[in-house]
Amino acid sequence: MGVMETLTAQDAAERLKHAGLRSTAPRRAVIEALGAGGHFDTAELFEIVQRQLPDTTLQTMYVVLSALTEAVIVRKIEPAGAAAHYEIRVGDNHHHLLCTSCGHIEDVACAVGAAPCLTPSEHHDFDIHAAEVTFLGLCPNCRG
Amino acid sequence: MGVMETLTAQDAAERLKHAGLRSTAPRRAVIEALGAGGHFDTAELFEIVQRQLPDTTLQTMYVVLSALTEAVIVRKIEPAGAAAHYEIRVGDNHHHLLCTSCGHIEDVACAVGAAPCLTPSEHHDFDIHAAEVTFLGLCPNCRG
DNA sequence: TTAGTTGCAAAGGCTTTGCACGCGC
DNA sequence: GCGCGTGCAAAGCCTTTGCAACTAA
Repeated sequence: MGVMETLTAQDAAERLKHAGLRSTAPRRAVIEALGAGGHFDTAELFEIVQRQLPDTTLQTMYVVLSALTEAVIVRKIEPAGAAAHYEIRVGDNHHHLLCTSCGHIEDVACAVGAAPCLTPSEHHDFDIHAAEVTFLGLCPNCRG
Repeated sequence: MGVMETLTAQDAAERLKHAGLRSTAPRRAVIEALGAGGHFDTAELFEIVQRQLPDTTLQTMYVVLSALTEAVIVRKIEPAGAAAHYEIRVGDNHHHLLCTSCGHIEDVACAVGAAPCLTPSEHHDFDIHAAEVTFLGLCPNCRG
């Protein structure tokens, strides 16, 4: 997954500027929160951001995350039957391990090299943009 | 995907009996509807079933589909950001092509043979049960 | 200044749950 | 007859949308 480094508020501001988005406190706070690594859902990010910005609302989190996803600053993960999670966008195409018991998410490198994951054997005339691969199982904590 | 054959009400009753479930009209109707092939969401199945059983309710569809999924008679597909879809359970591990515009779903065989799809390069101590692979793109109708 | 964002409120879509009646076994 | 399943109603969770006040550029 490469080097995991923390993002400062200034780093966040730069990413926003680079994407042509205004640098606002809620946006910077979300990017900082995700910059430490990990996967969080909207409610979790709301809780984290609220610690610095008590006036922020959950709806703003939705709007912010939508904008950051569209700007390709964060990546939205939509686990089956659970709330959407977000992670800082990194260049590689990695996949996810989802704990079907507690909802915990971890990254995994693509099993079969780089490209094959994105190329189905038949395309049925579809114009394919991306592939989502999720491994379902139990995490160490829930396995007991 | 193998031979696609229509299921009669009697076939449906047998599958239910085999799974230890009671053979009821809504359950048989759902199995028959899915038995023709294709992928339908709960509302679509409700509409189909309602033609034979006008008193059926949408909530019953949810309960029925939940039971059939648990009994491994049908397979639940949960496309990111859309309503759950269902298909008749077949033995092979195939994946799906999802049109991000209209939500249409098609089957595709696994790109890299049988097993590899289920085996990530790292498992992070997870006990892995299954893998979900979805290719996102535009179907022929939406490509224009 | 002024267009993009936030905060607030309300609504919307999909799904689950509680309960009494009815039906499969 | 017993107990599961259905029909009906209500609630729940996640998310989106409308609008006025605000603020980044």
